[in-house]
Amino acid sequence: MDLQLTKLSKRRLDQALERCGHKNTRQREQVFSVLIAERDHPTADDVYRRLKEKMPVISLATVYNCLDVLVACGLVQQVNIERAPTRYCLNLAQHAHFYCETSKRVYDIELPPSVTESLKEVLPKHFEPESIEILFRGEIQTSLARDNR
Amino acid sequence: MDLQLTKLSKRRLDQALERCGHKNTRQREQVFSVLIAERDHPTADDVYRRLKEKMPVISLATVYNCLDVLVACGLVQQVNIERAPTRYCLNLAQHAHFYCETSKRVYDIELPPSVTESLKEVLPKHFEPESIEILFRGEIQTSLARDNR
DNA sequence: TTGATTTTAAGAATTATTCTAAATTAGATG
DNA sequence: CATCTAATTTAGAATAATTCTTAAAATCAA
Repeated sequence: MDLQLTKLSKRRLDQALERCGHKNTRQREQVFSVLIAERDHPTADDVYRRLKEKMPVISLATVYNCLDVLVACGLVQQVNIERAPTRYCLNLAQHAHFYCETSKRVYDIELPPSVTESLKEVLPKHFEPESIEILFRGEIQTSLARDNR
Repeated sequence: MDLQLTKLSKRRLDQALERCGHKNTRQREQVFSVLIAERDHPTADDVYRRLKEKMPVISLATVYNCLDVLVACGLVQQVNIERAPTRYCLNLAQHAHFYCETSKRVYDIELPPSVTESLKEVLPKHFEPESIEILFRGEIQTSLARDNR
């Protein structure tokens, strides 16, 4: 059985798709649902495998497709870790990522606007950033790190 | 004819390799030379093609190999742009990158230590970063951007 | 010089992602 | 409702980046 979006999520999806001239489809809704269900920065392939269970007839290309559309509509962010498959993140607030080399997990790190601002001020004139990606890479000390993947 | 490293660069290379338990070789020296000769954030394949001219018998795998060793020794940094081949950068000072969506070029952006510091302060306890990658993505307004790729 | 170890070359293999072509679906229009 | 058009999906082929494998070559130490 398909995953169900809340009314609110569904409206957000519909509106965002509409705004970018895309239609809503069962596949897009399901991909979005998977991202909402578990916010652990899954790869396209993770999403595909999770979906397969609910929706045996879906192709990996469609998952890539849907993810690209969701990204284009500003509903989802891509996180790219060096030489590793791209991961997808629902958190659209300005934030950084922390990649734990040990657990291979990605954590969201909140970023105060003041920090983002001071970063932008570092750019020379004429450089007009549309986005900033910040990736910390390292380890988490205790075994009891907050599970805010 | 092989590219020539300055005495200084050669010593830096030898020492760094030594420190990590690697030997110096003609191939490693040549890969390093290519990075020094043109600091434009080349991809592994760029390096390979540039080298081929000087050194017809070298394989792409070796270039990857050498680059990985140089990265491991801390002589070179990797820059990864979403869904694009990894680029290599000689600038080891703490700095950010600006990727121009139009020209597809990567520019180094100096980062005052104060900015880096305030970034690190944003991490929860127990998160121990070993490195920070900052990538701006956007456009450069005038056609006369400083050529500091 | 010999032996052990590291490195390289070449091509095969793998992995992530995109492309292609045909089939399906959704919406709009008569 | 039937039909047309455009968008989307599927499945598998294709591509591109990177890694692996194996044998040969180079290096170093004894």
